[in-house]
Amino acid sequence: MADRPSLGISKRKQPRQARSSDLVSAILQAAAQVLAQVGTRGFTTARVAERAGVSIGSLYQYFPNKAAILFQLQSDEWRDTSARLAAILETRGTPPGERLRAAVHAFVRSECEEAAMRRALDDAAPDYRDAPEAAEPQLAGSRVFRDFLREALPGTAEPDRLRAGEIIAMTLGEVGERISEQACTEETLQDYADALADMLCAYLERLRRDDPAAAPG
Amino acid sequence: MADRPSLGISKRKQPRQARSSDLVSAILQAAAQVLAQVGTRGFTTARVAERAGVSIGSLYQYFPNKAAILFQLQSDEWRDTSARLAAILETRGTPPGERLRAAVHAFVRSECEEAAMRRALDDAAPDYRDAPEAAEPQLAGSRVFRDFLREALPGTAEPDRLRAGEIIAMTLGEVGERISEQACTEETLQDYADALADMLCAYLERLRRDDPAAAPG
Amino acid sequence: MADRPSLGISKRKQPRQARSSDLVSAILQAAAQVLAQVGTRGFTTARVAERAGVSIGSLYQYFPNKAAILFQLQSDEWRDTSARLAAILETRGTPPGERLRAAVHAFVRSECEEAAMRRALDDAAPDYRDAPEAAEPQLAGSRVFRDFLREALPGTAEPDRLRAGEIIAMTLGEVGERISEQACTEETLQDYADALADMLCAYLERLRRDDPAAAPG
Amino acid sequence: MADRPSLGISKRKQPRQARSSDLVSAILQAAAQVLAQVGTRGFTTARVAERAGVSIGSLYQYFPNKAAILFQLQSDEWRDTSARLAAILETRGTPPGERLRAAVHAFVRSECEEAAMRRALDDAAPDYRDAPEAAEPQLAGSRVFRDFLREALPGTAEPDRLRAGEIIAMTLGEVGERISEQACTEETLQDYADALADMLCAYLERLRRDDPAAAPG
DNA sequence: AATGAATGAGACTTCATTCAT
DNA sequence: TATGAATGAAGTCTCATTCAT
Repeated sequence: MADRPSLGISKRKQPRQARSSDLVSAILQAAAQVLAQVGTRGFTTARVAERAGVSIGSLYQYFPNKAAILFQLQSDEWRDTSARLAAILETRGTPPGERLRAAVHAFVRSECEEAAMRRALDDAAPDYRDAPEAAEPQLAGSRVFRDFLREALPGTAEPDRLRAGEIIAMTLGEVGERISEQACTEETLQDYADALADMLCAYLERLRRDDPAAAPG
Repeated sequence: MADRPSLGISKRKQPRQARSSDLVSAILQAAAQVLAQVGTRGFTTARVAERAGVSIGSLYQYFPNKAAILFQLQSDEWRDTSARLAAILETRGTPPGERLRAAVHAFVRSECEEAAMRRALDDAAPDYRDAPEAAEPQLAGSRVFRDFLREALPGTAEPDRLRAGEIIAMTLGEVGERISEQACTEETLQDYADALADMLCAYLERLRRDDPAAAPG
Repeated sequence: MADRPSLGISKRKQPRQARSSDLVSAILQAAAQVLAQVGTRGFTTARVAERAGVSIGSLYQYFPNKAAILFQLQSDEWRDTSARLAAILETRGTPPGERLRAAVHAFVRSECEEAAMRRALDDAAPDYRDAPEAAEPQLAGSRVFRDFLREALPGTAEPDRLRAGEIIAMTLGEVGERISEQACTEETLQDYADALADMLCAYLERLRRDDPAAAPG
Repeated sequence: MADRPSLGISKRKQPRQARSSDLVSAILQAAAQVLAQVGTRGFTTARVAERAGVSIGSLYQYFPNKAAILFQLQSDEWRDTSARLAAILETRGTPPGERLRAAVHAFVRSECEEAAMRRALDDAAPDYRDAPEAAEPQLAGSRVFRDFLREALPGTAEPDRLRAGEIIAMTLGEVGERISEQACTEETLQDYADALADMLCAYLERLRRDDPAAAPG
């Protein structure tokens, strides 16, 4: 990656056949392992290929450059996380505050899985961040909160609601990540997650208090 | 990510504490400029030395390696930020919520200065993060909030108060930084900073409501 | 540089001698296009195969290696050029000098067609030059001038005549090519071609003056 | 040289000190040897550095890329050749035709020295040709002939004279090179050089015959 | 103390060719 | 016969750090 990944991050070949699809996932799995074990600095295409049991040439047949692998990894994380959060936040019937708290716990917990890999992936952000495709999945994450707030704050002006959604999303993402990196024991993790949830819920409640149409609760 | 750069108000250019020599500060200033102009990727010791008008050999006489330069830069940021926030948060006579809001605005605004350098420094975190000295300055950052909350929440149990302080510090640091990177216009910046302050204040209020000894308001 | 591309008039597109299969000519046409568009550096077997709408495997069924494709391309050029020049130089009834001038113009003009491809082919010479078959077509080119001079200089000793023929062939080939690469406007091209013809004709005249059997004119 | 040398061919560091100047010439000598022995295809920066007894890093301290080495080599050749030809062609007192003949012989002879290297250098032209600096030395070559013709053809119109000079320069360069590559024996070389000189002289004579101000002879 | 030339491991990527299907 | 996935040697270039002067 002598130069910045200009815009060549999109996949080189569509893994249509089962065989090559296996190859792609083998590479991605290997990449996650390498990332977790040696960190961003030691994340080299050669290492990934070797770990995947694949030739370096094959790796480049499916990914145009190193950044593309990192981006794909991150992209998959985003997709998974968004889906999980969406499932929780959409649970009608439960009060919004409870859903938000559940989301915080789910997020923090899921971040703990493969923590090393996630941290390394985060460190590698400069490598894939500037790709134009990087914007999309992140937006998807925002959408989850946007929809959640639309339900929880029906009477709030659109711009305010959008902004609040972004603040919540950012806070959950950034602070949740730091918490799960930091926490050593299961108990600590729970306590911090609860504190974070307290903060987000306090914010939500204040917003609902100011919302003329918000259902009580 | 115990050692992630969390707070970052500074005022470069003004004479940092008198250093062992002008050479050191020349190198640090040059480093800040290089970081701002070419980013983490282009941050090379050769470039810094050249910019500082110093030989590469001399650079290595004052800093054991590249990471040390980055760390020093970050360290200074932390120190400055802590000082500014402390000044604001210690202002007795003003209600805690107001002080917190003022701190958010001050932080976000100061992050906007030299945004490019700060972002690059952040990207370089993996390079200096693991230094043993890295823990200390960050703790200093926490201390500011710890002291603030000790005053605002006198009746809250110590562990809970500490945790709340960390959550607030992390949130201000991480989210504040993202906001100042993202915001394009002055107006947007203000709006987002206010939203962030709303969240932190709502949290503080809830904590105070639960605190038997907290003064009303 | 016995085997440098010396002469190169051609008329691609028109059906070259019926080939073993359409595949071969599809590949050659694709190769010419690739060469013209991306140059020697970008001339890869994969690119050629893709352009030809043929699998890389099939390409290797008809050509043993990349050099063979280039060589075939060049070979065809040589063949075509020789044929054109022969047609002009054999025109009995016209004075030799006029024929020579006509040959120069024809050559230069034809080099201008597909100039990009020709130049790239020339750059690729090191890749195919050493093929053993490369000697033959070039000799064919020489033969044209040998025959021409045999008629124009009937009284000159064979070794001298052969040498003169080679000099003329080389000059026409090399200088003619440079001229057609260089010239920007149609007018410039004409002027340079005429200057080249002047030189060749002056040489021919001198040879004829020294030839006891040469017909006057 | 994955990409074309865009324009970064100029030297990286001026070899001011004797020591580094030695290094530069060691690299250039090694480069010439490598070129002669393994040809353009085997000409790699690693090979050159090894041959020069220098680390690859040092090589890149003085040459920004592979093309720059090739270009420097070619540039030096051009300079030497131009100087030699100029010395011969400027010899007032000798008839122009004789000078031209002497120049041809000198050129052909000098091309024979290090013939393998020159050929390889020629093959590598696509690698350095497009550098903007490449134009200058070539023009210098033209200048020699321009000045020569200005003396030999004082009454000829400037544009015609310039064109004639270019034709002669090109012919000498291209055909002279091919001759020296081709010729096996010393005798053959002489004969071909004489034939080439005959052609150039015949051209010159014709031009002088058409020149109203040319001195007879 | 200062200099800056020298080092060399190691990063990313390309592409001609093969061969199992 | 056709395909195209797989291979992996080899190439260019960077940059943190050292050490002789």
